[in-house]
Amino acid sequence: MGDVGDAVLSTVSNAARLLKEFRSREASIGVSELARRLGLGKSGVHRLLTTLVAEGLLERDPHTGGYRLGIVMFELGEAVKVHLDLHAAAGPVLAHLREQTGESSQVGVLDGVEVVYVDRLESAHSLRLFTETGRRVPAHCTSSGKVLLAHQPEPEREAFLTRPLPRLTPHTIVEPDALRDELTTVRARGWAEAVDEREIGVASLAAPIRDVHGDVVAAISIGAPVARFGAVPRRRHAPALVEAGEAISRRLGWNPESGVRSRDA
Amino acid sequence: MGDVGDAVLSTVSNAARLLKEFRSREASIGVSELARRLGLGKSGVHRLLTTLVAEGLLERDPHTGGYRLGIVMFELGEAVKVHLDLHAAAGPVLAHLREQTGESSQVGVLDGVEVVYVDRLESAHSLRLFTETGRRVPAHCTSSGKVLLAHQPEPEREAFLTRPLPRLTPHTIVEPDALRDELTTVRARGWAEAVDEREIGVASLAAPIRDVHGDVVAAISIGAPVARFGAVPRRRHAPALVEAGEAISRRLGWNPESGVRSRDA
DNA sequence: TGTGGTGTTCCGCAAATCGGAACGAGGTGG
DNA sequence: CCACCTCGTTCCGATTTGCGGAACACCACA
Repeated sequence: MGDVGDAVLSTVSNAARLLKEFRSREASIGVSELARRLGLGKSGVHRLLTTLVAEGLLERDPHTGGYRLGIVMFELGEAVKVHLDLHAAAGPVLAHLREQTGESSQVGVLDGVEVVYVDRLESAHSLRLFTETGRRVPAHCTSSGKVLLAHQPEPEREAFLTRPLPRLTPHTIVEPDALRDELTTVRARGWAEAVDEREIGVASLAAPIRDVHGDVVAAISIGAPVARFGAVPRRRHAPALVEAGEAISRRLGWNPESGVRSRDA
Repeated sequence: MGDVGDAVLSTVSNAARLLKEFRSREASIGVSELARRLGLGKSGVHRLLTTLVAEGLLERDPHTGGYRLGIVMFELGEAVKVHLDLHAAAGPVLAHLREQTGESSQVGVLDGVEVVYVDRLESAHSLRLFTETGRRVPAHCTSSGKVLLAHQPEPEREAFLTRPLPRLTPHTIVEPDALRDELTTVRARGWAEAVDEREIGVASLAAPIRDVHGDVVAAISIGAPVARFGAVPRRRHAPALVEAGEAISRRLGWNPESGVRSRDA
């Protein structure tokens, strides 16, 4: 069928796409609905579903008759957590940072062109700013995203810059050259900020987290409404944030002295 | 190959089995190792892996070259959480219960013959008793498991009793008849206990959690070393535990009055 | 340099999957 | 009360798809 490089199992690929439909967090989804969304035949989708149910990745909602994610899926999600080590390493530091700054803090990693928040601590102020853990946001308009992009290997970073950068607010950086400069600044300065770029009224600050090899694998960030987070009070938090990032990095086994930052530009 | 009822996609089934290997929480696994564990050819496993990586369910460890779970997996795990609603409903109640009893408390659901803990709050006493969330234990020798089994539909419960019940300690109940009696008691009394049955020196108490339909979908339990959790002080906690279970049930939309417990024996 | 371990690629045969169509069951509205 | 629509499920034959063995390149260790 394909011209070149079909080293991919189409059935498995379909199964994966099907699973990913459940990120929508709907209570349950039916056969026909899934077939429509995936562009596949009902019979094939039905076969996929029965196999995935048999394996425990999906289960049936006994009352609606629809399908939803199974418990095995939850287990696997938990396994990802510990494999990242981030949770163990970040927890206490997040708590300390919130205490210091009084604002919500979270840890995010890069997946493609988006940031996924894998850990989070709410602010004492109850104003909810971001989504829960597990949700994703575009990388180019968040402080975490800028940190992660800034420390990616050069080829990936340039590849990212060739893609269109969606404009979410009037302040979103959409020019590749402008973003490239911004990332250079971030790299030199050691932290990033984003104000009104993803959503009007929201400001955030982020710093890198390195693994044992010195690679930047995550970012720690704090966010707050611009109302109580103007330029001056915001930047006053930068040193604490950088220190928090380094604290987590040390817990991940990074040694600032011996650590040759293997992939930084 | 099979005699009857192969309504299952073998490739997808293999992919699922492969994914489940990663519950072992190893940092990363290689192609040959996976092929060995699954009893499949290296080439096939390699194809599976590249497909799953392409879909984001797996990713490569850039330093070992091995494979590990990807971020999409984490997202899906998070989606399971909210879909169960349990987390939102159980959180505050767990905290209250720990405050009341001073012991670790957790929420578990049934999957096959095992209990999976989906939420957990550590005791103030730092003695770690159970595994983290996401881990599974046999159902027949834990208080949570007994509660969940006791309220299962009769056919499933009987099917469970026909299977061999592994003996984990000298106190594990392995006789089907004895366990059946125990489950009847649990159902009548409204709570379950397990002492030295899964592991010597560990005692626990559990009560049911019902969803909006009145079905028992989870159990809440507390556990402690038998040293500070003898029969008398332990049972004194039973009413608080049952109350906690009902509190969560109400938060899930269960109404004790109108609630016809649809599937209870 | 040889040996045993990786991960990856190639290829042909045969088994496995696809997709359309048909069926039974529910539910809604005329 | 029947006609209609949508749902989930099953069946079937054609052919696409994946399987398995073997060969390859690479690395580490001896």
